[in-house]
Formats: sequence, structure tokens, C-alpha cells
Amino acid sequence: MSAPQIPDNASVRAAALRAAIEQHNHAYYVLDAPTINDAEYDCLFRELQELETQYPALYTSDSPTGRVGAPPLSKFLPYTHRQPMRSLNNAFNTAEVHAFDERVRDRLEAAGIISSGARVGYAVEPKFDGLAVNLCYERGVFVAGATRGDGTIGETVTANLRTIRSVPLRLLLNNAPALLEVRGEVLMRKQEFLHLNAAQHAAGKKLFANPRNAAAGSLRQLDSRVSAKRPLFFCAYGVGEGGNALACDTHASQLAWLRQAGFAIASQSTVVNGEVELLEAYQKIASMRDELPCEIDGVVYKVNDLAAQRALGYVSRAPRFAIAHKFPAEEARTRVLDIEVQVGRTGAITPVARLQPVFVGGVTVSSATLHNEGELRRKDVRIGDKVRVRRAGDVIPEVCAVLLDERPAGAPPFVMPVHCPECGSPVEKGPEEAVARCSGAMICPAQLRETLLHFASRRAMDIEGLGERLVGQLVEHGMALSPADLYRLHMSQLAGLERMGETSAKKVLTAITASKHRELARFVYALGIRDVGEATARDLARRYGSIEALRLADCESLQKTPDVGPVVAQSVYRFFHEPHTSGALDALLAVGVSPTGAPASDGAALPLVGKQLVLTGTLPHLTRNDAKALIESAGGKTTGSVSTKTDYVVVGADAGSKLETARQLGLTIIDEAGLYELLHTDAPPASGG
DNA sequence: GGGCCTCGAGATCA
DNA sequence: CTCGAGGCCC
Repeated sequence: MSAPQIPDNASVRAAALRAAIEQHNHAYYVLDAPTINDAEYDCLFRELQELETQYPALYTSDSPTGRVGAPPLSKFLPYTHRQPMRSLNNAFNTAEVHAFDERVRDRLEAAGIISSGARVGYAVEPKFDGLAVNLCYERGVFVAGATRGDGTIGETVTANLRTIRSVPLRLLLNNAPALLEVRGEVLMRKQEFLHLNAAQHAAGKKLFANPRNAAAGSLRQLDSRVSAKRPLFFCAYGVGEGGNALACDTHASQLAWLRQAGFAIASQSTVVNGEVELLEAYQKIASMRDELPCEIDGVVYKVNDLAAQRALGYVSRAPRFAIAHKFPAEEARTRVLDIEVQVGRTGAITPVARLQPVFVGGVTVSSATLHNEGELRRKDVRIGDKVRVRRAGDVIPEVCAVLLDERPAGAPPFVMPVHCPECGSPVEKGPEEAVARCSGAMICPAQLRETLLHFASRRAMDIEGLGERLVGQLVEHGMALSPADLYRLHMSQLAGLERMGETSAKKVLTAITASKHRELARFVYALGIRDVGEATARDLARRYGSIEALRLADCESLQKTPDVGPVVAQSVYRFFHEPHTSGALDALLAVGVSPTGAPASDGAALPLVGKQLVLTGTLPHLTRNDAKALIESAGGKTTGSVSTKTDYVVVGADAGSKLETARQLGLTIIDEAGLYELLHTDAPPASGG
């Protein structure tokens, strides 16, 4: 079956329609100045759709017809940002802004970039409350987009981003670099959020809590046709890879370039000089906050001069040249219904206020940690008190203060329990310690539950299916008194538990058995040694190579591990010499847990594990066999035909029907370069290798 | 911490 | 249908 011949006039017409439609999209969705009425727009759109249906080969990835969504994905694939997406440090008051400006001036003076006493030029823009994404343009065409993820690797949500009308599918400037990353925020306007919720309500569906969550939820749909119906908006605020090629020397000129290229840019963006003007700009934006179409949670300041930015550089994950000046957290008043104490994995006793649910900062808060006894005393929170609550750093709910004049008469001060509420063991607190701890160790059901959960968690032994609910039941029924007991569980024991049918039981037992051979670093982390987190566990595993060697180490030796000082060394030494903990370790080894000496995988070792790939066409540098070998050495499989189980289709020149099938199934299609990207290796030099 | 999406499987009812 | 679990976002 051969494709119909495409007449020249059809491809010319299709290109013209695409350009026209995108021009109108830009006018309508970015400039907010429609150039055509809906009927006329629909007419153009339908004509293009018909052309593309008649001649499928005419379809291009930058066609606006793709904006209606594509067939659902089975999952989002990881996406490695070419330049990491960093986060910003925060300033919560003017003193912190002052300190920021001072640091910037000192460094720039020292670098000879500004003279003493000179004011620094800053680009100022509102900080929109949405989701950061990265858009990748190749030769001016939108080819991929991803969420921020951990800053290095995010999730590919290209199909969903394509449905956002304010994301240009093709840049309007033709001087775009071969590869350009555009960073910005996916948002939902307040008004459109209200409309969406009204529609959700009318359809009897769940309401979204706030515009940010609605935007995030919309972007995480596997079916981009759902995303297409959500009123999302994209606002660009910067560039990543390829930024240097724009020949801009300031941040403001980069934004201007982006605007010319077809992106929406925050219209409140300005450039100011020095700290005083920064704060004026902040006040101005703050005063407009309620009238702005989108929610903002602060103002971002960036050193405007790019050379100065480079000179300032980065500290750990955040740039030194920028800061987010956050608005004060919204506060609300509510009642303390109860004060509970929670027992953590290490026995730490944490008082938690149960609150009359209250909507604050976009979410419903019903509990807030009171941290520890000292904090609780200082604030003197009592049951029945009316309190002011807020979300600290816009995340964790916090009781800021008690409204004393509304305290119910006779409300007694809260006293920390002297016995653990879960196991009755004495609560102990060292003179220097801030936190009180239950001394019950593994006798305490709470500590045991948390220990088991930590042991099974994804970053530790990664036992899938062993969640809160199951662990709770295991502890309650005395089926697990230590992690080692997990490996002695039987079908017959699990069978009686709630929501535990044969299938689930089998799965979890298989997962438990499979966890016997985890990398040493995971095992060391899973043990839950005080002061040993993931990073330290990795360092210890690397230095000692086996659990036997590690447990024999003395404090002096331990301290030769990177970032391990006397305190951590002491904790590790203690763990291996205390009869309790040492015994639990022996028990684990006895039931057959045998950590492998290999270093913890950082995810880069075998990037294609469990992936199915199909090769089609002729790749530029690799023979079919070479490509197959590469894929297999990375843990992936290759198959001959395309199906819904296929993860990637690698296309080369003269690809045939497989490519067409892959398109219809909405599969991820990559080329040879894309394959190398998946493999996390560089492409070989052009002349073989 | 709270909200969101997705999946699989158990619970429930026709 | 609901629930638990896992994962991701700020």
C-alpha cells in the first residue's frame, strides 16, 4: 500500500494554513488581540485537518492540528534537561533582600565588574505560581517539553504542552539557534480556573483546590486530549541551552527576544537599579497582586547583565545572581481540636496540633506540627485555643501564634507525656537534646512501623506493595517484629489481612524476596542508622564494599569516609555494636539478605532496563546489529514489530510502515541522537568508533 | 504537607 | 466502585 502522491499545491497550502493559524493563535493567546473571528479560524483549521487526513505524510510535528491532543501515553518518559533547571533561593523580608544585594555587589566589585558604590541593574518580574517546564526547540520547531523533576531529569510531557496555545510550535524568528531550551511556567488564570471548577461541578466531578494544582493535574494527564480541554497558559521567563547563541547581553534582552519569538512574557517585567528600586518594584507588583490574571507568590530579582551573572555563578543548586522575594504567607485563624503526639522511626516524640480544617494558601490545613517540646512551650498552644496558621515557605503548615484573648477559660497547658503513647516505655530526653524520644525501640509499635516502612521504601530496599496499610497490619498482628521477619512471611499469614487477596499477597512476597539482593548502599541506608542518610550510606558502601567490613570498622576508620565526622562515626559504630541493632542485622543476614557489593545505581548504569525498542530505517552511524547490541547492553530489548508495549521507536532514513504504526499508537519516536541520549552517552564521532 | 494523577486489585452489587 | 500504593509538584 503506497502513500498517495502529494500534489505540490497541497503542501504549499498546508504550510500556508499552518503559518496563518499559528499567527492567529499567537494574536489570540499571547497578545490577547484576536485578528480573526472564531468561525473563520475554525474554517482554516478544518481545511488543514482535511488536507492532513487526505495526505497523512503532510502532517508535521509543528502542525496546529496537533494541539487537539494525541492518543494516550502509557507513561511519561524521563527527560534529561540539557542544562539543569535550578531552583531559586528565597528572601522573606527586606533584610534578606538587602543581604542579597550586598553579596552581589561585593562579588561583582571583587571581580572588577562594577565599581565601588555602583548600583546593580536587576531584572524584576512576578513569580508566577504554576509549574516550571522546559521547552526544547530544534531549528525553531518545538520538539519536546518536560517538567522540572529534580532539576536534572524531569518527565516528558510534550504532547500535553503541544496543546497549550501559547506554546509556539514554531518560533516566529528565523535566527533561532539550532537548539534552544525555553524555560517558563505553565499556569491557569484565576478566572479560567473558576470556570473550569464550575464545569467540573456541573459535571459532578471533583473540584480543584487552586489554579496551580489544576494546572499541574492537567499537565500530568496521560491523555493529552484531556489537557487540550484545560485552559492552560505558558509564560516564558528564561532560556537554558542555546541561550548564548541568542547574542543577548542582558536578561531583559533575552526576554525581549522570547517575546519576538512568540512567547508570552510577564508584562510587569522591568529593569531597576539598586536595592531601593528593587523594593519599590516589589511593592508595585504586590499592590497589583489581586488584579493580576494569574496567581503569584512573590517577585523574582535577577542580575540583568549576563556577564555579571556568569561571574556570580551558582552555589549548590541555586544561582547567586537571582533570588525570589516571597510575599508573606497568607494566614488564617482556626481552632486547635486536639494535640497528639507522634512517634517517629527514631522514637522522636513530635506534638501535632489537630486543627479545625481551614483553607489557607490554596489548601485545606487540618494539622500542623508543633515540632518539639520547646517550640510548644514557647508558643504555649493548648487544646481549644484559637490560633493563627500559615504555610511556612508556602509548604508546611505552621501554627504562628495563639490568640490569647480567645482562649477558653480553664484550658490547661499541654504537658508532654512521660510515657510513650504507643508502647508505654519511658520518654527520655538528654540535657542537650531538643527532642524527647521513646525508649521502647522495636518494642514500640510506632517505631517498628516506621522502621519497616523506611526499610521497604523506594530509596532503600524498594519493596513494592509494602505500604503503610500493610505494615500497620503486620505490626498489629505480631507478624513482623523486625525487618528480618518480612522475609519469613508466608502466603497463609497474609491471606487473612484486609484488602490482601491472593494476587496482592503473591506480589508483595515476590517483591520481598527480590529485595534480598539490593546494592549495599541501599541496604546500609535501609538499616536506618541515626545520622546516615542516602548520601552517607553511599559513601560508606563505597569505602567498605561489604557489610562485614563496615561493621568491623572503628570510629577512626569511619571518619575517613567523606563527610563523616565524629558524630556520624559514633552513630554508625554504635549501631553495629549495640546488641539490639546488631542482632537485627544478624537476623537479616541469616534470612538470606545479601547486599551486593556493587555501588548504588545512580540510575545511569542501565538506563533502558525493562524498555522495549523497535528499530526501523537506516541509522546514520549504527548498523542494526550495533544498535541492538547497544540497547541490550543498556538493559533494553529490541523487537521486530511495533505494538502498544513498545517504549521507543528508533527511526532512521527511509523508515517504512513501522513509523506510521508508531505515530498512530502515539509512541515515542526518536532518532539515533535520541537513542544516544537515552543511553546517556555521547554520539560517536562521525567516522565510526 | 497537601493535592493531583494513575494503576491494580479488592469489595460490592446487579 | 473504592482503596491502597506509588509518583510528582510546589
